[in-house]
Amino acid sequence: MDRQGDPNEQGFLGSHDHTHCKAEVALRVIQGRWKLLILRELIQAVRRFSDLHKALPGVSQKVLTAQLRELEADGVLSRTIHPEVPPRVDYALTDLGRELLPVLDGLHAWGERIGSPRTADRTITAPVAGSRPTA
Amino acid sequence: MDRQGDPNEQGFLGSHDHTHCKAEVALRVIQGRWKLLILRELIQAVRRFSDLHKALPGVSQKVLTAQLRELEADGVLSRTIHPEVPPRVDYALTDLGRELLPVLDGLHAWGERIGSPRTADRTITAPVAGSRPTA
DNA sequence: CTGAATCCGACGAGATACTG
DNA sequence: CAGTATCTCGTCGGATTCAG
Repeated sequence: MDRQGDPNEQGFLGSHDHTHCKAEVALRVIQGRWKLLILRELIQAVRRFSDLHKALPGVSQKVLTAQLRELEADGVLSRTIHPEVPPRVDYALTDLGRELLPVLDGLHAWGERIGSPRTADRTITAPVAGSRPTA
Repeated sequence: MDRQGDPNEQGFLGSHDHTHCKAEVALRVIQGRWKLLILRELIQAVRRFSDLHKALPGVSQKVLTAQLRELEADGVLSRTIHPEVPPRVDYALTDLGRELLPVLDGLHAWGERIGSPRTADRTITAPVAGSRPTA
């Protein structure tokens, strides 16, 4: 019974390419100090630049702009410019961005299982080790 | 029927804390030039340091060691030292590390939907914009 | 209001040499 | 074999200033 399709081809596990896999691509997209926070804001509603700036204490305009542009370039969110005299720009999740949410949720769920990193047990599981090949 | 628990508490979407959420914690763990590749190698089998070094062309010992140590500190993998004369160290996924795999798979699946970033359409969806609040 | 431009410090990661 | 120790460089993010 030869299954020439894909026995255990589940994506990440099945990609035995020695180079970068698609998971890295996805990772790069959400990579950034404020990307996750931005996405989380846009889940709730369409936001203006000033809304995001206020909702994300500590971010500078430069970085916020940069990360928004990257997310836009990656198709995660859309940028709508209202050509009014006081400029107004709306940011909203795209369909692709919405498809990312379940993944982020999985990430969040796993993150909860961590709790406090670098404070775990440290069980070395040391074997008896009696072999000494080269004396 | 009042559910005082959590109406739409789904983790990432439900965490409206203005600070960092658990998804960022998870993200930091898998953050690193070779972390994903390392994990992918360890899915298949327990690996020795030299195995990983050979399987990951381009990585230096320093960085490989560093990222392995971080993953170990985060409880994703275990480090087993065989006190033999030619030193031998085995790296293996922990249960926590294995629980991460489905998440990485989701990440990979989403990454496939990207394809070629920065080459998408660029539809600005410009509104008619007739309002001029401050003339 | 939204954003660009510049300067800066911190960190990640590569190259190389050395060690138990 | 499996690291450690330095050095360097590129990138990321923060602060500030200027502009449409």
